[in-house]
This record gives sequence, structure tokens and C-alpha cells, in this order.
Amino acid sequence: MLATITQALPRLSPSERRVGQWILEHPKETANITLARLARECGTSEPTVVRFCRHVGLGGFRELAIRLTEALSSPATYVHRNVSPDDATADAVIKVMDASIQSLIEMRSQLSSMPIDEAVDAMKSARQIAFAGLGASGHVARDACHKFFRLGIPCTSLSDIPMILQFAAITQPDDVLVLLSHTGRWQDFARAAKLARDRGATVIALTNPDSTIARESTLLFPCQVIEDTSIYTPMSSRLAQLALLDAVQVALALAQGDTAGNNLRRSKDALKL
Amino acid sequence: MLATITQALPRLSPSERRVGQWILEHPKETANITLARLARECGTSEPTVVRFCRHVGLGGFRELAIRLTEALSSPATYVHRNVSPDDATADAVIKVMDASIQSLIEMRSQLSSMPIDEAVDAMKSARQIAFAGLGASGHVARDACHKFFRLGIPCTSLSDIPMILQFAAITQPDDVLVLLSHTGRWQDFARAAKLARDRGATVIALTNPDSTIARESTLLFPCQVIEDTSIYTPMSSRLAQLALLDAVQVALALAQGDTAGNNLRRSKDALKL
DNA sequence: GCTAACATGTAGTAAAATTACACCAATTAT
DNA sequence: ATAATTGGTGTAATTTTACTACATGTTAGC
Repeated sequence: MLATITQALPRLSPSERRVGQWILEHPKETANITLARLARECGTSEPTVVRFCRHVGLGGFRELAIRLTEALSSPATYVHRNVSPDDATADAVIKVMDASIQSLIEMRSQLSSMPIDEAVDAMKSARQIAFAGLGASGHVARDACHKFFRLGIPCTSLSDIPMILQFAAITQPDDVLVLLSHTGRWQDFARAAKLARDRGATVIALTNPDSTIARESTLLFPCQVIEDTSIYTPMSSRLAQLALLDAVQVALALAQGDTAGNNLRRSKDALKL
Repeated sequence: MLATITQALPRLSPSERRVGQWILEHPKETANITLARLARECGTSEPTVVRFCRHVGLGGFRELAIRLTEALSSPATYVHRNVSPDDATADAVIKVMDASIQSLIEMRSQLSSMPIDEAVDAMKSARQIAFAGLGASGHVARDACHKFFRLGIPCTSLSDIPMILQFAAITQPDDVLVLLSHTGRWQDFARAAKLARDRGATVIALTNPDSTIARESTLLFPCQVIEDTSIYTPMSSRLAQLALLDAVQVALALAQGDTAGNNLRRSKDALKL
């Protein structure tokens, strides 16, 4: 959460930035402050504070308190530092690992705000599930497809724009389309989301909450991008997405009960030598 | 906090006890419920809930939410526990996440014993790199391929046995073959490793150290499999492998110096809109 | 110099938490 | 046995708090 704020800081307006800075300086107090007091403390007005919350991907001021206590009580040990060319290899490797761990820890602390139950509901009764992603997200999509199909649900993975759009155009109401995008910038994804939603399908997005795709989707799993200021930094958020999908898959398996248990067991047995 | 409530339970009045019990049963929901709803949920009135809060040593209802999220998000260690069918969804999801985090932390602690520098050396001067994996590891292989090729080195990913064997049979001394296997059991992989090594190529294995593949390879990155006693447990080691390859890639980029920097920058720029 | 987009604050509204008070039941004292 | 007292509980009013709609000012672009 604190990382999200730090990262969002530069693209905020002056007054909102003051709010963000104050929070970063007094995270503990912010946990149980009142909207009015925080506004006064930052020399601004209440709506500005609320707008700030929205901009960092929160539903409102109330959520800020929750997210913040969450962030403070989870041990934030693996701090993200950038890799620079003069790092010794060992240092660099550790840094990369730490960044990965950190992104998972952050995701963990945000799990409670994710619509997992809703997603599971939609998937449980789905006619088919399609996972769509480009580039690095394409791998995630394929991985997810491979994972979910073992539960006995028809799955596809789509990794180019034409296929995604075509799929969206012929969805049925009980289809589920899962969109994977780190930035949420691809306009065609948003178009696909709208298409599918208009046809009654459930659109689940794992993406930047402050994006078009997020707005066009039925269910949103916010995945903030840790902006990689260093070109060496890999996409740790990719790992987080994978882990999140793991979690959803397990939740779905539990919801399915015996069916899933049997399917999983059979597909594991098939690999035995 | 939850302990405090449990402890206070017997000395509370009937209606307040109902409140306490409901909270203990639904701790996650309580975190962002409203006073009115909680009262209705427990079949009592709002003041009773407030009185309950006072009785367990809190200043008011608002503090309850804070203390509760604190309690829920604080478990310091990410211990791996198995998922069982009667877990509430939220619990299961947290467990899966914890398992993933734990596997990365373990990998981090073993980094120093891994032949990263040797691997980087081999890759830096490689004519080409091939990543081979089946099933879940196939996705890892493709991901790695996509990642390393941005450094300007010719890469392929191989995800079926015949292709892997064929590739191994025609390798040249400055080729690198990376084998990905969780269990290390596939005999054909070991055969491929031997073939390639006989032809002078470098064989890097990310696998179970106690396996044939491990013995046949030039460089070994030991990846222990967290034996999944529960069929619901997903392959967390997959994440660890991904993260490890991330780290190697960054190490390689640093070793390449300017070349890598430029290549990375160019491939990132190509995605800009 | 005008328009459009954005930033920010004012004032109002809805909702949520808290408090004051009244009622009832059970127990105790007369 | 009945009146009085106490603890528990809910109703309704009050206050606080978060949020929204709107208006004003400010900056950037044509």
C-alpha cells in the first residue's frame, strides 16, 4: 500500500500529493484519523483527500484506514531496491528475489479486497473460461489455462488481439473472460471487455485498477504495477498474477467439492510413471 | 485481539456474547462491516454492539475494525499449511499465497549456493539458448525464452520430448540447454542432457538435486519440490523457478553491460504507444 | 483572448456511530 | 407480597463522519 502511494505520488496533483506525503510520513496516525482532520492537517479540503484515495485505487477514505493497518502489521522486510549496473552479481540477484517476494507479500495483504468469491461463483457455472494476455501476460494466460482445465472446465488461452476480439464477439452469457494486462493500457482489451460484457459474459480483469480495462470489467482484481525505474527490473507483478490465479484455482476447486478433487487426482495420476 | 474476545466471552451478557461469537466466526467480514449490519446480523441493537466493544477494552466500534484487520494480517511467518476441503475460501486463499511466498523465501536463502556466475558465463558467449520443459515447466520455459531473447541472444523454447531430443542431438559446443523439471524424473530429459553434454554443450538444470537429470547436467540449480500432500496445493516451485530465472537474466544483463542495457531499452520502447 | 480541461474548495446530503433515555425482567429489601 | 433497585436491552435523537454535487478559480492550448 505504501509502495502504491509512493509510486502514484508523481502523477498526482499538488494538493493530493501533499496528502500522500503526509500519509507516508505519518502512516500510524493515518490508520485511525478522521477525514476532516487529515484534510486540515494537509492544508486541503475533504473532497481532495477522498479523490486522493480514489486515485491510488481505493474505494474511499474508509478503505484507506483498513489497507493501511494491513500494510503496517505485515512485516515489510523485503524492500524493493533498484538494480544498478555496478551492483555485484550476488547483490543484484538478491535484489531481484526481494522484489519478487515483496510483490507477493503485497498481493497477500490485498487479498481481502479482491472479489474471489464472486469470481469463483462465475467460474463454477461457466460454460467455458478464456484467459487472454499479450507478451509476458500471455505466458500467465497459458499457465492459468493449463491449471484451470484440470478442474474439468473447458478453457482456452488467447494471446493475440484478433483472437481475443473474435472470442469476445461470440461469447455467451455463461462464459467467463479473464483479461491479464499489467498496465491496462491496451485499448483493444477494453473493447473486448465491453463486447463480452454486452453479450452477458462475465469479464474478470487482473490489471491496474486505474485503467480503461478495469472500468469495463465485471470483476476487478487490482494489480498495481511496481513501476520499474530500472530497465533491469523484471516484471515481478507477473509472479503475483500467477500466484493470485493459483489461489483462485484452489478456491474454485474447494467450491466444486468432490468433482474437482477427483479431476485433480486423475490428472495427477496420469503423470505417474 | 481474537484471543481477548474469546477470553472475555463468558463474562458478557447474552446479547453481547452473541456479538462476540459472530465476530469470532466471521472475523474477515467484521473488518469492514457497518455497525448497523453487524447489529442486525447478531439479532441485536447497535448500542449493544458498542457496549460489547467497550467491554473488550476498545474505545468504540471504529477501533474494532482496526484492531481486527491488524490481527488478521499480522501472522509473521508464512508457514506452509495444507489446504483442506473444509477450509473457508478466504483461509485457503491465504494459505496458497503463503506457500508461494515461503517457496520464494527458501529459494532466496539458497541463492548463494547456486552456480549463477557460471551460468552467466556460459550464456554470455552462447550461440543460442534453449529452454526445455514439459507441462507446467513448459510455461516457465516459454517465459524464460521470451525474457532472455530481449538481451539479444537467440533463444528457443522446447516443450515436447522429440523436439528436446532432436535439439540435444544437434547442439554445438557453445550452445546452452536449460532443462526445467520439477521432479527430475523424465528419463528422456536425462538422455537429452547426456547427448548435449557429449557434444560439448553446457547443460543447465533447474530441478530436484536428487535426480538423474541433476547428475547428467553441467550446472545444477537445485530446486527442491515441496511435496504436496494435498492435491489442492499448486506448484509453488514453479514460481520459484520463474523468479530464479528472472535473477539469472538480470545477472546476465549486468554482465553484458551496455549491449544488454540498450537491447532491453529498445524492446521496452517498442511497446510504448 | 478565448475555450477547455483540470484542480480545488464550499456547502449540502446521506449514512454511520454514538449517546440519552425509557422500558422490562429479575432480584432484593421491606 | 409488593415496592424498589439493578442490569440488560432497545428506540430514538444527536453528533460525527464520509461522500457528492456544484461552483469557482487556474492553467494550458489554440
